[in-house]
Amino acid sequence: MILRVAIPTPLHRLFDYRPPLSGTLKPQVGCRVSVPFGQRKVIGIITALPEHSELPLDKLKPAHIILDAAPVLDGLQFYLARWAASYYAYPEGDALSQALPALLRKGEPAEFTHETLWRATPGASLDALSKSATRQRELLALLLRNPKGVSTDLLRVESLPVPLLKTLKDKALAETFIHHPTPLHADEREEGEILKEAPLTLNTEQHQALQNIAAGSGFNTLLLEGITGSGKTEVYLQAIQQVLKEGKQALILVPEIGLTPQTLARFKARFQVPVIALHSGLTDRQRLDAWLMAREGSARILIGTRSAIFTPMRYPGLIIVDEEHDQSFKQQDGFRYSARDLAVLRAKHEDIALVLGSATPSLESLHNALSGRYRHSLLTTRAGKAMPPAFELLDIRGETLNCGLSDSLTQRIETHLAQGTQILIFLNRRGFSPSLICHNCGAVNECTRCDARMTLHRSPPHMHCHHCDRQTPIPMRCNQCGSEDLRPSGAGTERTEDFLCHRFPKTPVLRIDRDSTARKNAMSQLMAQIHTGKPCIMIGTQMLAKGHHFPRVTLVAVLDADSGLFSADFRGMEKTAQLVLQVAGRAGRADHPGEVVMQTRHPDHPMLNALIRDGYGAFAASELQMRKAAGLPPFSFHALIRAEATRQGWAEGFLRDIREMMEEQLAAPSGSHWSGPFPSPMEKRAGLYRAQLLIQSRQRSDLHQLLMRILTFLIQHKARNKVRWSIDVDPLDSY
DNA sequence: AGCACGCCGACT
DNA sequence: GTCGGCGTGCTC
Repeated sequence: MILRVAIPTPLHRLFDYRPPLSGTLKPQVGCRVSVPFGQRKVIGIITALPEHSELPLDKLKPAHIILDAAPVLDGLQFYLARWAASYYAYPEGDALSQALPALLRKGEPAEFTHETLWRATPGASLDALSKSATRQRELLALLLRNPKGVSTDLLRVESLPVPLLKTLKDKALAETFIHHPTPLHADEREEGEILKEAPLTLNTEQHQALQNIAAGSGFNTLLLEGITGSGKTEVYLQAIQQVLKEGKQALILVPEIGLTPQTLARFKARFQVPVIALHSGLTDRQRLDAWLMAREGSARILIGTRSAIFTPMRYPGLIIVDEEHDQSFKQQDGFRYSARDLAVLRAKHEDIALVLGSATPSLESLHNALSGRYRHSLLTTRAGKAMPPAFELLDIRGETLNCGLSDSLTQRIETHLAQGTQILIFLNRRGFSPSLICHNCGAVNECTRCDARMTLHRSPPHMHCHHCDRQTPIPMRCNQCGSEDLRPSGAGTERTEDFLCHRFPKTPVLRIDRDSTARKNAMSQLMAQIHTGKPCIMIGTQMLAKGHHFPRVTLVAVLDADSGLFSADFRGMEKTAQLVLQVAGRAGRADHPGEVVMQTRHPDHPMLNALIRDGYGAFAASELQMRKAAGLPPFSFHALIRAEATRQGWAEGFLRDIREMMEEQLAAPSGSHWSGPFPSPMEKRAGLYRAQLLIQSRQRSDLHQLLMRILTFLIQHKARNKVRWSIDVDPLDSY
């Protein structure tokens, strides 16, 4: 028997080993195994147990030891991770290891936290010790005071010597026991009541949507398209309730910034079952415990970001992807998988229902819904008496902006403040000013490592490149001509904040961006201030656009609605539309009607007008038509070969070679073609010169076949040490 | 990616 | 005379 092992390495192949010479565990597919690899010892996953290897037996090393009695990756997990590795053309060993919690990667046993604690033996008493043994008496007293157990850490805190425990043990006064801090009872699922609070009454549309999810009757996908405030979450909750009733588990994927304490609180308030959040703040240990609870079935509701798609479930019942259009579901480096797309595959193979929810669905999902591949439910009415916000395009042609604001917008802010309400201003640009320009020679302060301007920041004062994180002091004179006349040009959130503070000195101005919320608790403090309901002006980046509800906001202003309209990215419009509606959705809940004002130099732009006049559905339909006419996704499939190198031209030359090899050796299937290589939109970034080659196919399978062939060229190419390359299947940006 | 092997510059 | 620079090549 041979062990075919996936090793965590960027190599696109598997490695064969002979079975271990010692150890009692039997090798099984999906188990971890420790193996010698070159000069090191690594942990791999057994992917197959073939009879024979392509290599002669004496070339194979024996494995060190099998680490698991049962597979750590069950059939479905294993299939999902391997499928993803193949689909995204990513090395299988790396992919499988990324599907595991970090501690399992490192070889820790797949077991719950346990720690060895000390306690006094039953019947132990201080009388058993002589009066003169003061330290021993102190220690025993400590043990007697803490019948639930004492850790050696506590001993150090109390400055008692740890070896003294052994002395007491020898006198049969102290003993050790294993403590499991995590509740781990699979039979908890037998408990009676699931609900903690009563569900809300659904309106007709919500009821229809719930019917469409049909949780419990096998695989189907529902695109739940519901405007902000239309009660998508209530539909989720009631669908979850159904699967819980059947004793099953629900997995909810949320965008990276969507996993707020409020979101979690909503699930915990409704259900009386163990709810587990898989967020970035967890320690490796907590993550493993959560993973184990999901696997054994005791965790009933799992809420997590992208990587949670790889969490095992013993009793799978339902998967929900909330804000399915959000880009954070696609990993942007390394293993570039889409958790949303993997969710479809997973639900299909687990034969369970999947819900993709969004107010502004991705055109991919919308296309699938419109073509009948997914079911489609619309929620068009806001709960309660809430009115939809009124949209307005504010023509700023010919106007001089004051730190990003036109005079008419400033007046509008004044009017709303007079009513004692709150105002939200959206500007997707942090810092004080996006460029520092020399008024003598016109030179702009640029990053030395990127083809980009340095952003001027005021608090604290420095220049900052948002692409490579390089930071420098603010220059006193122009590095081109030496002039001291350097002036900021354009406005970021800091500058607009400044202006608003001076213009409205009596109103608190709250800036909400990555810089102002970096400090721990800063975000929750800002949110607390906003939720007092007192008048204020919020100025923020897209951090403001997601997850938070501001019922007292009556005016939402988008300072720059134009930035996405003419970008090279064919998804620019889609992203702009989603962002605008996302921001607009923050306003006008409850009894306050909301107003959304967008500053634009293109008040007649058809897309903006379609969006505000007819809504997202109409916009999306016309955008889909354009994509169809142009043969762009979702009507074709893309893969991008990215390359980067330290010298200009190397990456592009490398890709040109690859393209030539392709043309010599493979005929593109009809309906497939390649374009490029071209320098990437920002050619130099973080000191590397980048280029890309686009491959496009009408059929997913053709694209995949082409990619597999190209992969062999990439691996064999001898410049591979000088040029770093990666493959991005279904890329979302940087065309 | 690691890690070793291998052949040329400034140091105890 | 050696420590160490990173180019090249391999990992069952």
